Amino acid sequence: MGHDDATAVQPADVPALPRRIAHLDMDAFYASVELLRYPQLRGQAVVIGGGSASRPQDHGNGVFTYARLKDYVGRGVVTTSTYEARALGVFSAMGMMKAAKLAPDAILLPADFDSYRHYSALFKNAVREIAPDIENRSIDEIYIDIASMPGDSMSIATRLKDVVFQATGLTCSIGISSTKLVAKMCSEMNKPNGIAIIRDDEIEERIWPLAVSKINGIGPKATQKLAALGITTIAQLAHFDPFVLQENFGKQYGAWLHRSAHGLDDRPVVTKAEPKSISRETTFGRDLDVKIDRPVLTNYLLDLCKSLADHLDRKGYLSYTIGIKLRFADFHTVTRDITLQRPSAGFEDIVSAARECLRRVPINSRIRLLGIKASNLTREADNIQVEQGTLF
DNA sequence: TCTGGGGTCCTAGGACCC
DNA sequence: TCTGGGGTCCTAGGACCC
Repeated sequence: MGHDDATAVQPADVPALPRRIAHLDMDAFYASVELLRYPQLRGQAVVIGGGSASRPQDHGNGVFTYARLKDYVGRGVVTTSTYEARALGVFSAMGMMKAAKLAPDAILLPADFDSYRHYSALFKNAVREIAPDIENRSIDEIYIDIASMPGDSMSIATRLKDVVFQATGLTCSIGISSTKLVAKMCSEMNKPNGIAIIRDDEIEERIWPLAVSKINGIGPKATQKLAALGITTIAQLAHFDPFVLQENFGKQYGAWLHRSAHGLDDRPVVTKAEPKSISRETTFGRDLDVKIDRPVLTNYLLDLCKSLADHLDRKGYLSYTIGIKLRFADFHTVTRDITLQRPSAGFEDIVSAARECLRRVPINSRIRLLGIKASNLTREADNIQVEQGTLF
């Protein structure tokens, strides 16, 4: 934390407010937005994913025919599913072909991100009216600093849920705690449409019995590695020798594991942030061969560069570093990037940087995915100021 | 049943500078 | 000629999240 940080100038004799943080997570967000549009599907197993081929056919008078999961062809994954579909074993990120085996008659709808962004803005603006200190975590999740809000945690959570429902007709789940880490775990506890509040003296009773994978930041790899050490619950992690954790997971991550198990997390709610990178990528319908499919690959690359350039321009960013990503048929993935002398958002600059990068990749097998990324971003306006400044 | 697209953060080695 | 240590930037890869 820098010496010029606002919190550092607070006089020592003024006690800081005790931290109180809410995590708000929309319930099955994309699927729930679709149910607003197709209320007749409520109560059914519905899966969001796939392309526009799965758009319902409109027969007029509110009569639609829907695509079924078993009709899907392609290489997509499930984006979201309703709780009814989850009961059949269909979860986010599952391959659609696998999902179709589990729930062949589930209804399939294409994702409509414009609509989700719209509802995202609606719920965030509604929350902002009563609680302005919001950290945007994703399209359907926010942290809220509620330390200075009046009232007990339960009444705050209820109010938050009410304003979100008033603004959108959608339900959410809320967790409240003194840390982001525990607030996030709380919001999962009584999903959907639930509230959970955990005080610091309840960590052992309510957090320790959970599986380590419930900690945000412990993924499949770490879960497996921990299991090999005989650690499956957060209680076991909390009691484990922190030095042995560091030996196995590295200094930083090992120490973080130990602190997390004890519910320790001093990350602040960050209410404004600039993007670090912007990217575009696409997985082809079939794996492409560099020799045979050269023109097709070139067109894909140009399209990605165009889309990236447009997006940078629209948002007013210039990029110092352009990178490419290739994924081969065996799923092996490589990246290459290059830092430019001057930041740019220009299509031509992006294309030539991508070409430079591409020359450094040995390509011996078919290509499954192509991606392009702009990082090391700077605001266009800031950059103009710098250039004017250098005239003198 | 083979595994999307958009991100963030961390690590680690080498270059380069002091 | 071999010996430093620290700091920062660049690049590549990987874990993780939604």
